[in-house]
Amino acid sequence: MIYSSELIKGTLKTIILKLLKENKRMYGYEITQMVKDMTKGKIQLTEGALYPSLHALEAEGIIVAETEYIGKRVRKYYSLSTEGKVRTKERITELADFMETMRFLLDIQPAKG
Amino acid sequence: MIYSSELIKGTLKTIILKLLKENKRMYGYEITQMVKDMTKGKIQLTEGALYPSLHALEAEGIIVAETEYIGKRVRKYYSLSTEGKVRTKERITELADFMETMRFLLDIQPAKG
DNA sequence: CACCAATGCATAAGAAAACTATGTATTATT
DNA sequence: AATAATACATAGTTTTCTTATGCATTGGTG
Repeated sequence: MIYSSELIKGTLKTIILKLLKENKRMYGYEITQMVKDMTKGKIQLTEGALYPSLHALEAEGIIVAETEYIGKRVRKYYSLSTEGKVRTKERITELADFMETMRFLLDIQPAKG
Repeated sequence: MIYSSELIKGTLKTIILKLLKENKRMYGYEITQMVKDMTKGKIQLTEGALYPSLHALEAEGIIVAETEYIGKRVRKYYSLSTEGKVRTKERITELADFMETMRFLLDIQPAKG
């Protein structure tokens, strides 16, 4: 099953930020692959969704980019800014809270720890 | 805290369907109030978001409407169609699965049941 | 009685966000 | 040699929500 894109919309940026928080430094393609791996293919980020989001986060000052060359191929590594670290915590907290609310609304039993 | 609207986007229709499943028959305004009550005000559906969604679900044949008059005031009651009941189950299952995946991705501990 | 808040529907215009499609280029595999 | 994978980017379209507005009824309060 691949999740309908509607579901991912609201959580995409938070996913990106969480991965950057854990891995310190990642490039776009790497993010798509890691999300795919971690979700067993259930979430497949398209480049048309990912790159604009990365650019938006960069414009907001939440992440910073460094360009590197691997041979002749360019890579843009992203990492959290100081402010980004704060914002990331806030976002994750909000999302966790939201999921708890949804769980109650939808009457879904939590999985065991 | 009121959740950022991004979060609600992907789940709005599923919330509507779940409430109709549990309550058999509801009208728009009633849905906004019930969501507000059940979430302690954390999710506030605006009419501009709700009514277009209801119309879309009706156009898809997932819900059906009946108009009633309470005095001179009109009310449109919605309920799940036969197909809507099937779709509702699917959607809830998908959302539950998605939330489980997000929980794993974001490394969030489940609340105790 | 006058006024305002709440109830109840609806839609138009605009904005936000992702999707599709496309483009460019390098590197690895077959 | 051809194809798949890696790696970036963006233009145009669509979807969806938000904001704003409109209309109308009903209930409560000063």
